[in-house]
Amino acid sequence: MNPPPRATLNDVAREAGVSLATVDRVLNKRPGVHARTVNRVADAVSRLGYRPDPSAARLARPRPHRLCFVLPSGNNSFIAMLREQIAENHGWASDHRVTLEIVEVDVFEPGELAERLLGLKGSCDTAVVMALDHPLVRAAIDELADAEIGVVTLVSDVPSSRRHRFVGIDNVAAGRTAATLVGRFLAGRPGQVGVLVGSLSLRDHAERWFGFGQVMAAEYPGLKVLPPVEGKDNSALTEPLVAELLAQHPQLIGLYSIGAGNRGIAAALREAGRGHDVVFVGHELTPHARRDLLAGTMDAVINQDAGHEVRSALRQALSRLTREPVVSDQERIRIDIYVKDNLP
Amino acid sequence: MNPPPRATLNDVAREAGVSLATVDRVLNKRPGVHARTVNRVADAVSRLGYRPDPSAARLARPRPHRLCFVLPSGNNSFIAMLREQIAENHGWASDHRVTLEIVEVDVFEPGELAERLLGLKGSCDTAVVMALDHPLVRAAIDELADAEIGVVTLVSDVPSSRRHRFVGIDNVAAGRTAATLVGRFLAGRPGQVGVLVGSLSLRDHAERWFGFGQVMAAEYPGLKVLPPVEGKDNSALTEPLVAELLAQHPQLIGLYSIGAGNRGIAAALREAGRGHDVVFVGHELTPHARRDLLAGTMDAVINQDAGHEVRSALRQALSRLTREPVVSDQERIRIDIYVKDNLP
DNA sequence: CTGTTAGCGCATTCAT
DNA sequence: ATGAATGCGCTAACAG
Repeated sequence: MNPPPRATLNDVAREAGVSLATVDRVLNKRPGVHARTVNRVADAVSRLGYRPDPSAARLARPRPHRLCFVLPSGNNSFIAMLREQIAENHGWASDHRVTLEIVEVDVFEPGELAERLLGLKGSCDTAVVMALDHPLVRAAIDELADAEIGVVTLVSDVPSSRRHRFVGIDNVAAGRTAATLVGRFLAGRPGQVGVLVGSLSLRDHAERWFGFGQVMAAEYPGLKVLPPVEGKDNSALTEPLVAELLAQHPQLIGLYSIGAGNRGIAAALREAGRGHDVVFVGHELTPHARRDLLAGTMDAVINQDAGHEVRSALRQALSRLTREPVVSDQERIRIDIYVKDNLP
Repeated sequence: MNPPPRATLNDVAREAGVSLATVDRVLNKRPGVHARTVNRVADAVSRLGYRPDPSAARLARPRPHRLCFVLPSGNNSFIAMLREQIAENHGWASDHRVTLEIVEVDVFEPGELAERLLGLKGSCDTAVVMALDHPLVRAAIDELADAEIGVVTLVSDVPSSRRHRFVGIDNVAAGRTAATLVGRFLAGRPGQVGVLVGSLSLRDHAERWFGFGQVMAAEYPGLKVLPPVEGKDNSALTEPLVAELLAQHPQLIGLYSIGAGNRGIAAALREAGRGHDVVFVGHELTPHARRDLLAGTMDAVINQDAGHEVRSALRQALSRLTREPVVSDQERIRIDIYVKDNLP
């Protein structure tokens, strides 16, 4: 049932007929070992099924691994949740001989983001970046990769880059999920559905929109999706936009909010006296979204768990540095659906 | 940003003016230390903000911690998933100086379960039990607690017992969630809703039924909930029961399956040609449930993540043994909602 | 009651 | 190109 008593580096050394230091050189792919010796050691490793003991490795490591989070500046609720989650993990980091740094940068400035990324070069081992998919940013990520600095993209991916890993959800699927919820909750009532988006130049927003449109077109022909309205992820800007939308489209019976600013949407709906009859689905379970779900103004919230994302980014960033395996199952970020009854 | 360089046991010993061993005695609450000394050490610990280094502690520990899972025998899909997840964690366990054992027992025999639990006494440090809420079982758990053996209940709780922790979902909330999904998907269509249950003497089933009834009664007066039908969590038994239900209640437009056996339900629905018009919500994302969701026979699945539950049980069982803190946020098992679009 | 000591398995000098 | 030796922070056995 339980695996055999674990082999140690010493066992490998003995089995291979070499010293501890040589085994270490081979395992950490350091130069200056004869090819013949490398093979000897590799054989011994596989024969004994050797796996380094992570506790011992951490204990012996003299220098901590340096991780750096690069996040958008600004006071968006979701970003605040991410920041909070990072703060909660300083203890974990310390236990794993890891230091955490956070740098803030204006997301909507690809040039500045790229600059800051490159500035990380001497000072960190891995960067965790909530990025913007832009050629300058892609280039910066690739340059970091060249410098052996790992990059983990968080929430928003840069798929064509050489980032080590992406931690976040499949946004096309998230959009499809939103469509299914809106469509099923409307259950055959014909009418119009409004879409609010932060900016269609944000990759994740564009993907959600795409997924939403796919399912609406294919499965809910009775519902007409209106052209997306851009609200810059800002409640103050969004509120009047929604008010106008409601005024101009009396047939509007559904609303999908792709980005942030849900507080403004809820306010506009209530103001128009339509808080309970328009089906309203949005993203991210912020404290406001929670309240609006309970109040019945929002009907469902699609969420990505910020805590899970931060922990996963940490584990995956570290695993690249230590070669410890990750449980891929544990790293999959779910597309959470919340209604008023399953709130955490 | 990062905490100050970490204090070590030696730092504490120096600060308190005692030896390493004495500090260890105090920290591990071992007897034979003068009260005055205990205070000295406690002061030093809090002054320095000392926290033991878990890696070092693991490395030094000569004897592994022994964890034992007690699971129902039988070939239920969900149990199989749990078993698989346990198997996937042998590596983790080994890295943490933990051994894993699994014992199987007939769940529906409280006496036997209690017996087996008591039999664990000499041979394990913590038991993780998928239990049955019965006086004999409760007594056995308390007896283990007396013997300093921690008990973590998994999936199904024994709330009145002295178990260390429960890992699972709030089943009343899960039932409410199911009701909201059925109710919203039916969106005002009047009719009858059938309920299938494994056995109402299972605590989790009873709780789900209760939560479901609450919301249906309060929020969907147009839907009449039929008395629950017991299917013993068995597809073969369930299928004819559903066929009969459909035959006897032509007004039936919704179905909530509280326990296992969903495969039989789906088969009966399809057989009756009603796979797509009856709204069918059930629990646990098994391979079959996945297929039925995609086929449109099931409309939503409420899930508890077996992998998450197993890992959480491991972490919480271990944390009791090592006094390492847990991130409570990470240990909350979500009530997952899956529709065809957000499948993992 | 309290202190001393020998490892745990590995990373990293410093020798050879 | 390879080996020996040291220490990371802690536990536990052993001495006083």
